[in-house]
Amino acid sequence: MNRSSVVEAWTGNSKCQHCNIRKLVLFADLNQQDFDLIHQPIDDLDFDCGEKIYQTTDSPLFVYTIRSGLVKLVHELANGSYRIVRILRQGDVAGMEALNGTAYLQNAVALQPTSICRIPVAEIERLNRESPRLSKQLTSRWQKAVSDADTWLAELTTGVSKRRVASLLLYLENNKDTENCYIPSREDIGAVLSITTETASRIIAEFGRSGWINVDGNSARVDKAALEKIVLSD
Amino acid sequence: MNRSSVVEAWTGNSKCQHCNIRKLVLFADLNQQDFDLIHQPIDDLDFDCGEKIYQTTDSPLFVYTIRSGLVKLVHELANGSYRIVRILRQGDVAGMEALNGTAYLQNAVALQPTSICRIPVAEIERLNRESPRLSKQLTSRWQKAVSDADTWLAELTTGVSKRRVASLLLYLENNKDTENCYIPSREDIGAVLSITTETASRIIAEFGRSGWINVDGNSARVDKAALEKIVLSD
DNA sequence: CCTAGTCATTGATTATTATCAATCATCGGA
DNA sequence: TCCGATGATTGATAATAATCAATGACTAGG
Repeated sequence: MNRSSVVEAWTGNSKCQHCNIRKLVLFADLNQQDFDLIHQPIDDLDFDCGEKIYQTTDSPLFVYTIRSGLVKLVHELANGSYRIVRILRQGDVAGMEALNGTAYLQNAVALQPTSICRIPVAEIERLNRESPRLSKQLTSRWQKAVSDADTWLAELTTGVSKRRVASLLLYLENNKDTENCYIPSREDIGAVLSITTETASRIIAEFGRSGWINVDGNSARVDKAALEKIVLSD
Repeated sequence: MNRSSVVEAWTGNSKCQHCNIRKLVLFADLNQQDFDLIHQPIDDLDFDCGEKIYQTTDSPLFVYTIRSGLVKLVHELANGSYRIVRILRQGDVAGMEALNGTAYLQNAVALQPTSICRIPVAEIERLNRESPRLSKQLTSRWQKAVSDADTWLAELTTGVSKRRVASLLLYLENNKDTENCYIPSREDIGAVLSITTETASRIIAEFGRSGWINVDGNSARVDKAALEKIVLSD
């Protein structure tokens, strides 16, 4: 198991209220009384690059909130290949399908050192039953998941591959929480856009030569205007 | 406006409980008391082929349940092109983003003569507040929307176009509610799979010549085994 | 410091798909 | 009935991306 250390295990009435990103996450609207309803521990976990946060074979007992870092949702196909259906960041919720009692639909894998909160489904159900303040955030998270999925489908799988790569880079640029923009491995770019590793590499290299991006390891500075022109024209 | 006739306008405590597909829809778990909470009319509307059920510029005041027929969700892109992000059928819910107070993300267009229930968001919010029995169905509908979106992304945009067309046909075959399988126009197939109308046409014609499908107008009989072989092998 | 392993890049060739263009089939209305 | 419009099909060619193969860059571990 790749599960990293539990940084802090606690039971709601202590640390959640002082969480420095609480306004961004599922518990944004909760008050003291609501936190007092929480019985099971909500664990704060750290993952390194490449570690699995959950996989499709896990019992769907938890929902995960990303505190920092980046996470890819990897959907495995019957023929053995795989696709990345989304990249999640700070404030995003993963594994919401557990709320419906169904198995996780994808594997969730950290792309960077990532910190997450692991919330038991039972606690969410209790809160949702006994307090009205969670349901608005739940609706909003569901909606974000659907909307992100639809946008990925519509934007990232349309047009020639140069346009698609530009579109993905803009997505990453607009959703970064650090100074530089994270650039996935060429294989992962391929798995997002349904192109081969080689094609992804050629296009990233060409963008670099054109000065539209400035790659350094797995991050880059990005010329948004130039990429936007490609996305619109092509 | 293309809005068709209101077949029946009613206020919850009359017809919904006797709806012959109620077990399939959002109100599956509601009881008499719950229906008594409904104040605004829930309209039963009919649409012909090509008619718009809602569009992105409409005020997001309603959620729609499909009673029969087929509906495409059409996502318009900045460069003027469009993509079909999903095809919905009996029991599916469209426009759930209205529950979050955000604009509709796509246009919804009938592909066949289609019958839908138009439910005011205010009524869903009231029920969700005053009765616990709706929330399970809502969670389940949200989850289906996300899961469908992810599956479309992963399955229908992977591999060569022959594989993608086969995959779409299998999806339509497995989700049909009539004897024959609905075959979209070649342009719509293209908008689902991100291929050109011509490529879609060539592949459908070839499948027909190979005897894997038997097209008659906009429906077909489908050789599932043959198409599954293509999806897996290619 | 050297080396094996991993990932990125690039080249050459083939396969796939888009584009442009023409023809065919069908259907509703003059 | 004939006509014009629309959608489906097919062909020829160009553009794009996949495949197969080799090389380069970097890193962790002996």
